Amino acid sequence: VDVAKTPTARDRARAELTAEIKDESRRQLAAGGAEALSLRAVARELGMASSALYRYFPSRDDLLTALIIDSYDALGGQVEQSVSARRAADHLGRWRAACRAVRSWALEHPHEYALIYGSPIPGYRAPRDTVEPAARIPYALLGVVRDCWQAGRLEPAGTDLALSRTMARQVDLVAGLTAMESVPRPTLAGVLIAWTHLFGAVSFELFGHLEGVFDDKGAVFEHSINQLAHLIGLRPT
Amino acid sequence: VDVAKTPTARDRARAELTAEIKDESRRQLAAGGAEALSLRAVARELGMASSALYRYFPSRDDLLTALIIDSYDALGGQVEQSVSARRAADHLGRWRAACRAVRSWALEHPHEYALIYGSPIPGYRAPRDTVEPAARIPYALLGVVRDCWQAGRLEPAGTDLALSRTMARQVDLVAGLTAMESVPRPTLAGVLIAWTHLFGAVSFELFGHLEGVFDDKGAVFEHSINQLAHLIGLRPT
DNA sequence: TGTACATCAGTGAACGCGCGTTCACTGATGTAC
DNA sequence: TGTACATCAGTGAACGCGCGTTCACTGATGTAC
Repeated sequence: VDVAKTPTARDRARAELTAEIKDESRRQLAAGGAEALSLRAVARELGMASSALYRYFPSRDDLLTALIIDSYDALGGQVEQSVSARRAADHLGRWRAACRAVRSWALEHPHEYALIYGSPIPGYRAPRDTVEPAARIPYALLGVVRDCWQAGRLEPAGTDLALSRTMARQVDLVAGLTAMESVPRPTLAGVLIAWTHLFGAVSFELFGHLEGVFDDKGAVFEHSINQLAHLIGLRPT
Repeated sequence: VDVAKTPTARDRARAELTAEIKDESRRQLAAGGAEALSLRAVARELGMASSALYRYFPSRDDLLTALIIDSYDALGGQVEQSVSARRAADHLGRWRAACRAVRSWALEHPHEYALIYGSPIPGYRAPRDTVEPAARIPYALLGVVRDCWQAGRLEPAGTDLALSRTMARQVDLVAGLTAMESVPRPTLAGVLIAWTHLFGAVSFELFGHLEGVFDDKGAVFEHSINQLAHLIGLRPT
């Protein structure tokens, strides 16, 4: 039985130090990636014994999990905020804002991005708790498109291809999982493609695969998200 | 002055051991990822002193570079072979084959895939030599589309959106770099999107972002590549 | 309000481990005359 | 074809380093009476 009480001084100190540990960890992440994150180094930087960290995180993996969840939440929050900063009727604007939020957050936090969308960390198994925060991003994209559909302003351009039976089943699955049953299936399939593409584009840019190919990566990104918005059926107002 | 001669016994032994070192390294890569690759462990497995490896690779980074180049070449080769295994006139078939080759190679060699398309290894700087083998994959995709265009059978569906001025400049750049000047710019832009999407889709699947969302990931993949082929203008024969 | 006890935070030493790289060396293979 | 010398492959010890985690402990904070 857990009754919420006024937090004691100890509680506050604990929350503060937990935050400081994560902050310092993020700093190390930014410096050398996930593999370079070391409990001993974090403790050193914070001026405490390395064994003290075990009062806050039972193991290095648990610290990583906390950072992963924080990253998903930070990105998800940024996306949601960018969306709602635009008028609800400007569906294309909201779409673009969501996509741009992903890219700019990634460029600002490359190692946190790599932590969640890069290669899985060997030996690390993501626990269930990461699923929900991770879902915020695709859910935000889906929301924009659903709103547009419900407003009767969706004019799909790329839905002339019928979904195969197997694909239709997969889309039905997602529709159920995300409570998007009202949206036409080919549109959902289009959002799926756009979602995949969005992270493909950001990863390519961030991981250096566009280096020496394009000099204006922003322009390429803009083109992609517009093209995919068009395919799905989002039109300028 | 380097004159090609009959390889001596020493030369052959050297080539063989170099290959064995890389093979064992790949095995370790498959077991624990790039960070787990250790010169000492490789030497141990090969029954030799760890210092002996320095006769073959001047440092761990150089070994990694060799593995990266090998991986690009293996994937590139697989893609090229899959393409040319189909009749030249079956452009859509060739396109699909290329995309499927990427996915199946990735599923068979997940850690090698992560090595080249996952998060960059912290502290490792890819040398110029990796650029050319890396280019084989996009080049193969471009080749299929160029052939289709030159055969007069390209029927683009997604080129009703004009390219922005900045985007047009980026595409011109690529056209020059890849000797694809003959192909219409919007088509090139479409291939770029498809290329980005292809690796986005494979990475999502491989890195676990579709887990719990789809159960038939093959079906989703098939849908994506068909949809993008359609957008570009590849039609069934 | 004051005291006794339980809980928690943080310490410092230790365990056991593996790593990349260097260096002086031995012995085998290749080359030039 | 045979010998002298140079080149190269591989050894084993050593350097210097950092890591995650455990454990018995001290001292401060919180709680129940």
